[in-house]
Parts: sequence; structure tokens; C-alpha cells
Amino acid sequence: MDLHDDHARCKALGRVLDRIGDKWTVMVVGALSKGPVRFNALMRLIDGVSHRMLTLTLRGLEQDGLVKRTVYPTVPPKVEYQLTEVGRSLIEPLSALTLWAQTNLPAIEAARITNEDVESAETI
Amino acid sequence: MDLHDDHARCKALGRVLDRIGDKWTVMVVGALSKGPVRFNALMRLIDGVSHRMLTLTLRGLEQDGLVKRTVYPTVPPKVEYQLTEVGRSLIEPLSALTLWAQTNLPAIEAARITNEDVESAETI
DNA sequence: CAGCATCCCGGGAGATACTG
DNA sequence: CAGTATCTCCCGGGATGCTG
Repeated sequence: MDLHDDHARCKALGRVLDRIGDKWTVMVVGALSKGPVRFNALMRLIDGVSHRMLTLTLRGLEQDGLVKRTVYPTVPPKVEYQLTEVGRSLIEPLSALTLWAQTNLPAIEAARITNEDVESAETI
Repeated sequence: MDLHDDHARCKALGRVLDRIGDKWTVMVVGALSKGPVRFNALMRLIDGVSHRMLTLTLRGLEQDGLVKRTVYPTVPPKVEYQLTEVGRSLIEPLSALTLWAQTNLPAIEAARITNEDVESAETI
């Protein structure tokens, strides 16, 4: 397939990356890929996320119909998050990217460091 | 495949999204997927990108070894950009995501609008 | 336990103008 | 044609503290 071929394709991809390209969204999707998870459990699962950002990320995903929020009116309150059908369907393409990431990240980070060195050597 | 399974996978994916999740990178990769393209041609291909941001994006991709920069010492100068082997390998997983985007974007944007409406209705 | 409101900072990104 | 430099604005996102 050819990304350049169809401009509409790039646009669609752009929109999706605007959506999932933020700092936490994919982590949340990953954490929910097993099944429903409660709010605080998510916080523990996703290393480094703040209370606030987890809330915002979940709200966004919920609004876009990728995540379903279920409230159990108990005391204390219990809220579960789970992927919707659409949300689950995202796992597969994301997995392809993850595989690529695992394969190529070492080369990329090596290149980055090498070129940084070249750069600073030039500036001397 | 299961994203949650392996924490390292999520990390790798996170790094990659930090890299390609910005506003212009995927557009550039898409525009270069056909073959070498000159700087100004890229600007015309990628709608809305500024001179500056295109430069920065290309520098980033070059530094990470995803793009190769070739200068022809002519007058006026001619500079071509092309994907490296690693860069080209990114097209495939990106295509999977693009396909997903085309398929699911309508549903997502519909859900977004619906939920916006619900939201504002609740605030009345 | 879950979630919202407020404050605040750094960096992403546009506009513009200058150079080889 | 290709690239750099500066100035500026805006908002993503962290910290913190309050409610039901």
C-alpha cells in the first residue's frame, strides 16, 4: 500500500494520530486490552500517569466511543473501564506498530546518538 | 498479540509514538514513500506545513536514520530526501493503522459529536 | 475510590525576516 | 532553492487541593 497515493488516507491517519498520539492514550488502550480495569488499578498499571491526565485521557477515549465507562453505585464508588468493539479493533494495528518498534527502536536510538555526536563534533 | 502482556512493548511503542506522533512526521514519511523528493516539492505535497517545521521534521527523521539527505552541489542548490531502509519498513505498520483509520474514523467522529451533544444537553 | 478545579511552567509550532 | 534565527503565542500536562 502506498501512503502518498491517496491524500485522504494521510488525512485520516493524521486525525487518528492526533487522537492516539498523545502521551497516555496508547498506554491506556494497552492496559485495557485484557479486560475491564478500575480507575486506580489503571493508575498503578500505567507508570507515571497523573490522576488528572488519566481522567482526561479516559474522558477523551470515552467520548470517541473507544472506551466504555461503567459505574457501580456502591460505597465506595467503583468505576470500571473497558474497550468497546471499536477500541478492541485498534489493538491489532497498534500491535503491528509495536512489533516494528521493538525491531527498529535500537537502530533508531543508536542512530540518534551517533548523529548527536557528529553534530557536536562539528560544532567544536 | 497482547499489548498489556509485556511492559517493555508498551514502552517501545511509547517511544515510537513520541517520535512519529508529532504533527508532521507521518505526513513526511507518506510523501517520501514513492521515492526521493526535493525540499520545496515536499512543502507543496504536505498541505499546511511551514518552512521551519518541515526543516525540523526532516532533521529529526534524518538524525534517527529514517531519512537520508542528499545534497547536489549545483546552483541553485538541490537537496533530495528519501526514506532509508528502516524508514521504508515503517510504511507497512503505518499502513495498517491507516486502514484502521479509514475504517473507524467515521464512527469515532460520529461518537464524538453525539457525546458532545449529550454533554451540552446535560449542562443546560 | 473516583473525579473536578486551579495554578503554573516548558515546549511545540506559527510568522517573519535574513543568508549562502 | 534550501536553510537558519528570533520572537511569540498557546496549550499539554504536572502538582496540588477539594468534593461526593
